[in-house]
Amino acid sequence: MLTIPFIRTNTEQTIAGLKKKRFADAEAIVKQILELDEVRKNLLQQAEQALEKSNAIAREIGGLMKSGQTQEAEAKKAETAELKIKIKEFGEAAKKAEQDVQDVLVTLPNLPHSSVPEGKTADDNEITLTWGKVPSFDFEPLAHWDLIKKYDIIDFDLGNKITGAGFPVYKGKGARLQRALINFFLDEAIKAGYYEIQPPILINEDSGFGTGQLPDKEGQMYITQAEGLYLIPTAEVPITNLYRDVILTEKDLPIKNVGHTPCFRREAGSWGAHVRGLNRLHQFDKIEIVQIRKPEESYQALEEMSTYVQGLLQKLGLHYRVLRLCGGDMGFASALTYDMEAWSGAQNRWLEVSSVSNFETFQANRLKLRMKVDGKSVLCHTLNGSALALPRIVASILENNQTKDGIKIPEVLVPYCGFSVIQ
RNA sequence: GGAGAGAUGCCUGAGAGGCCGAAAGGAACAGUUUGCUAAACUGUCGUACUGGUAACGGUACCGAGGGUUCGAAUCCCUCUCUCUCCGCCA
Repeated sequence: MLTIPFIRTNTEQTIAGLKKKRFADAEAIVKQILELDEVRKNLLQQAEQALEKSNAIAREIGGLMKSGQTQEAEAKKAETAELKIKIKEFGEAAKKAEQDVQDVLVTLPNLPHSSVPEGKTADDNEITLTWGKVPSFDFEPLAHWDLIKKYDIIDFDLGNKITGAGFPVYKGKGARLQRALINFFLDEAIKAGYYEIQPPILINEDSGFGTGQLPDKEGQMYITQAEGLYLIPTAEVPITNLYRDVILTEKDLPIKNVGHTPCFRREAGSWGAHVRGLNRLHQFDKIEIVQIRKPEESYQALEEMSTYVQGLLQKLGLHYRVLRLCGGDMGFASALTYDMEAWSGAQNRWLEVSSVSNFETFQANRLKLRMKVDGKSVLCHTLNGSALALPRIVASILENNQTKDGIKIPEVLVPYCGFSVIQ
């Protein structure tokens, strides 16, 4: 969430940033917020002035009572009647005004970093680098949805029976490959200095707000009926919310956490032919890295995270590319996002397998996550990225590494899998 | 699920209508002293909004939200959470 002081002192920059993010009516909304805030301040001031007077009288009465001047005290009481009405009226109006400001403020996305390219859709994203080669086959390669059937390792029909579409069942070597990837990714992260966290996978409303899923993406999350808890769409939510309402010291930073969780996404209305098989699921596993940084270090941290994620893809031997997302394709809370896409050898297309973002103070402001610098508290910067999301990695491995009679497991995974080929 | 107890600052813990943003101790930080370590002494030691160039003020916050009162950490109501005992249970 943007702060009012920032918007006030950087009004033009705010409007320009919102436009880059393709936010409609930027000028009007910004103007509206600033006006609402003036109203709020004015009402608050009036309420507080009345309160001040009332408190002073109350103190006087206290003094009179103590010295036994009961009659004088009684007389004073009458003076507060009018003030009480004022306090109530202005207080309520100020509260409402604050809510009005807040209601508009939460709808504003984060402003994009200056390096974010202009653009509207995924077509306008900037390809910053491509690694590896497109795999070639001397036979007609099968798409992963055919391979998983051929080798009986992932079963959509079974998942459909016990839950519904988009909830696959991993079986045998399919299940073991999943487990191998999870362990491999976690071990790599720990080697890189990340601290492992196993968070709850249901979260409350405050947590959803803290990282920016609520109220924006209400419809994307599953919610439990009895308790109103949300199933996490990503481990980013619980792991970042660990630091909600926290004031860190400089010594605590940087914080580098990693966690593996299942992720749940309703993906309402986004079903279609291009999302077959593992390309888009309602439940999937992901290893997420989360960092909390001093503001001046966050962009360096973002590059480190990007490099780290690329290292994983290189170790798995996957042909991939890195995109710098354009303003129109970026997420609500992000200031700069790199997407990593792995090549899918049979679908002949790129699959997004990681998204690494710097949120600057956007989440920290919602979370009230601050650090003490020279006695003053300043908002931290938060970052996160997938390292990595499993299903599309599995899809790429299956498709890219297929031979006529089996699938070769990347070497780094063999010790984790306990087998080197799926036949 | 049933019965009881409780929720105060970084921690422990006092406070039981006005003098309480809140005692005291500990931790932490800074300084003094000191062969080193330690100890001792002194000081600092919440957050947010708001007025002001600043100095310095104002307001709110003692789990959350309401209420009573001139005045609430303190009284009343609702909710949440924690602990103890019983029940159930991976």
